[in-house]
Amino acid sequence: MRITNQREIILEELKKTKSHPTADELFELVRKRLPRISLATVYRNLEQLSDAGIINKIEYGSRQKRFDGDVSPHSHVFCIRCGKIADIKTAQDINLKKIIQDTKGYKIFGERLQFMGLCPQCQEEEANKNN
Amino acid sequence: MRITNQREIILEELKKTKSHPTADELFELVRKRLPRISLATVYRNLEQLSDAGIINKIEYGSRQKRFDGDVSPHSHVFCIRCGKIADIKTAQDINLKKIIQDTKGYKIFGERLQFMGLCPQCQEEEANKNN
DNA sequence: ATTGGTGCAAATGCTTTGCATAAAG
DNA sequence: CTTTATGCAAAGCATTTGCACCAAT
Repeated sequence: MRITNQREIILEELKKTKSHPTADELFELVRKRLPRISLATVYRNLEQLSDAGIINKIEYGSRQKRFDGDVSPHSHVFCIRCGKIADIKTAQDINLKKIIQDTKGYKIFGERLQFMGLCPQCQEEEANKNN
Repeated sequence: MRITNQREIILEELKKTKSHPTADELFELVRKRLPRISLATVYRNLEQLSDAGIINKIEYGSRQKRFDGDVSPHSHVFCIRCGKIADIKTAQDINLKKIIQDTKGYKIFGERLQFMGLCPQCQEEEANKNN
């Protein structure tokens, strides 16, 4: 994998934010520094970087994928109202693979724990709505 | 929600299978019984039925969504090679919400635990490949 | 009779690809 | 100098939508 200017800046901008951006949100950030970059380049790099384990691809119920520059083990909450994602710290001493009773013959490599909820802003807006 | 012929048969076929079909796979199944049904009807019904909690929408790293007629609490394994999904039984006595250390102000409603692995067939094919 | 559902085709929106050119090693 | 990456535009593909017609209550 070559170190290109585009790749470095995409990675830098993703590592810098905690917002779990979509490809096009990241494109807009990167574009401020590299005005001639194309969205396809952002897509291609996000794909390669996540294949290489340098970043993480987050997928859940929305149409768009989101990306996370933080590859340390952690979980996510998804706001069921606005789609925003936050990091969730969980007790580290739990081994989720151990709670499996029957793997159905699958060889398990990894797990993913996702929570669904309402973010603070949406809680407020929901409360206001019911007045 | 009206009880139409299409809706009944879509639900029946989904409850009948354990294959976690995509919308178009289910469309093919239903089409055998209702040759004039349209794919849009299948999509609309899957959406409504899962909104109503009668079925479950499964989303993970693939482009297509999958659907599950089994709404009892259980987790899934995804084959990272062929995309097949299987049900996973986990120890029932675990409360995943309890392992959260910081919710970042989110009000948590639910959780989802997904495992990634290799299905039996793909394990075999991978073994053969490395000979 | 009214409302919600259906089929069809067209539209949408995110993502991927082909291709000629440019940059990296 | 060989290979990999880029930019652009076009294509792809799952899903959604507008609309006229139909069926359920």
